[in-house]
Amino acid sequence: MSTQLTGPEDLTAKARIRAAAFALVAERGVHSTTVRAIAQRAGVSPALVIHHFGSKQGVIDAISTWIVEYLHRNTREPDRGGDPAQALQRRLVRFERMVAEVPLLGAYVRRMLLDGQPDGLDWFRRAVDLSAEELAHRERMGKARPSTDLRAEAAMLFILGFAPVLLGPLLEHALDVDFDDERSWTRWRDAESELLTSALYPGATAADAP
Amino acid sequence: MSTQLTGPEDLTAKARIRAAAFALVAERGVHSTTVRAIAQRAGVSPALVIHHFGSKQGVIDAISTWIVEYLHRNTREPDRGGDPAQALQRRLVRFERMVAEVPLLGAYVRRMLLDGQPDGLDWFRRAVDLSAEELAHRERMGKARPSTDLRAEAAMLFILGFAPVLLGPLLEHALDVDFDDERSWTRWRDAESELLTSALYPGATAADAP
DNA sequence: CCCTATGCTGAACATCTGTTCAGTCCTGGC
DNA sequence: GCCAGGACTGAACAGATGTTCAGCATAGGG
Repeated sequence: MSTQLTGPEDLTAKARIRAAAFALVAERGVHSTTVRAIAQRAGVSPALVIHHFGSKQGVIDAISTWIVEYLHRNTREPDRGGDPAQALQRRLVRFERMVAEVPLLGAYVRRMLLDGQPDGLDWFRRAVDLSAEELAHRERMGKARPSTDLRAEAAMLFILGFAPVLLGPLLEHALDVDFDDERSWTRWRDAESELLTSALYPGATAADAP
Repeated sequence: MSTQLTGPEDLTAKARIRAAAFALVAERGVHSTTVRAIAQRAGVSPALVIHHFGSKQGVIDAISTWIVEYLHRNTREPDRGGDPAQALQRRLVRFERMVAEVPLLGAYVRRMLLDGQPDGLDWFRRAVDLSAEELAHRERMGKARPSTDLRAEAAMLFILGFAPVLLGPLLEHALDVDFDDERSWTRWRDAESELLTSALYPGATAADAP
C-alpha cells in the first residue's frame, strides 16, 4: 500500500488494476464499480482486468484479501510487551494513522462493514471480542467499574471509538467536521473520553435513565 | 403501511408495486432492486411499474416520500404536553414499536441512512439536532451534567440509542441477538443506561482516559 | 531463427436493465 | 351504442455489463 510514494507509471498493470479497483470500490461501492471503470482508471483494457483476476468478483476478492492482510500486518501487536488493557486502543490509533495516510482506507473499511459482507460481519465481531477482552482486563485492574453486561458495553465502546470511520459521512454532515482533519478526530476523542469518565446522568440509576 | 392487515389481493396494483418495491429495497438496497424484480413481486408487468411511477427512480422517490411521511405521522409528538427533555426518547420508543410491527422498516431506514443519500444525511442531522436540544434541556433541569461539547455528545447519544437499527446486522452477529425480539432491545437499553448513569472509568479524568 | 510464455488489445457476444410503444380490455359518462 | 380515459400487457429497443475470443507484440531460451 505504498501507492502514495510510488507513481502509477512505476507499477505493473496488475498492481495498477488492483489500486484502481480499491479506489473505486471505496468511493462508489462494489455495485457501482464496473470492470470498464476499473480498466479506465488503471489505463488498461477491460479484458486485461479479467485476464489478470479471472472475473469482476476475482478483483473484488483480491482487494479484500489485500486489505485484510495489510490491516493485519499494520495493526497487529509486536510479539512482546504492551498492556492488554490498551490493546484495542493501540490498534485504533494505528488505524487512525493509516487512514490519515490513505484516506480511502477508511471509506473502504466502512463499506466492507456496512454492506453485509461476511468478512465485514466477522471483522466487526472480532473487534467486539477485542474490546470485551480489553474491558475485562481493565475491570480486573480496577481501572473500570464492573459491567452488568460486559459484552454489550464493549460493543458500545467499539462503536463510539470507531464511529468516525463507521459513520463518517453522517457525522461529518451532522457535526460539520471533516475526518481527514486531525482536529475532528481530537474533537471526537475528547467528547468520547468525557462521556466515559463522567456519568452523563449522575443522579439517576440505570432504571431511571431516560 | 397496513400491509400486514390487508392481504395483497385487496390492494390496487399501484399499492402492490409500492409495497413490493419497499420490501425489495429494504432487503437488497436500491441498486440490487430491478424494475423486473419489483414487477414480479407485485404480480404485474415491468411496463406497469413505469406506467404508474414514470421510472425506476420515480418508484424509489415515491417510497422515500411514503416512508418519511409515515414516520413523521407516527413518531411526531401530540401538540400538547410532553417533557422536552424526553422528546427524542419518546420518538425512539415509538419507532421501536413500529419496527416490531413492520420489521423491514428498520432495514429500510438503515439503508437510507447508510447509503449516502441526501435524505439520509439530513435525517441523521435532524436527529442529532433533536438529541442536542434534549440534552440541553436536561442540563438546564439539572438532570444531566454539563458537557464540554454538547453536540458531539448528543451525536453519541443518538448513535448509541439507534444502533440496533443503524448497525443492526453487525450487532446481531457480534452479540448473538435478534432485534426482532424485544428482549434484545431490552438488553441493549439496559447496557446503554448503565453506560450513561455510571462512569465506566470513574477514577480517570478525561485526559487520562484510554 | 523458431518456439513458448506473458502481457495486452479491440471486437464481438450473451445477458441484463430501464424504458418505449402499440395494442387490448374495462369502466363510466353522454 | 360510442367515446374517452385508465389499467394493463408483450414485444421491442437502446444502452450497459461481464466475459470470451482471436490476434499482435515482446522477451527469453534453445
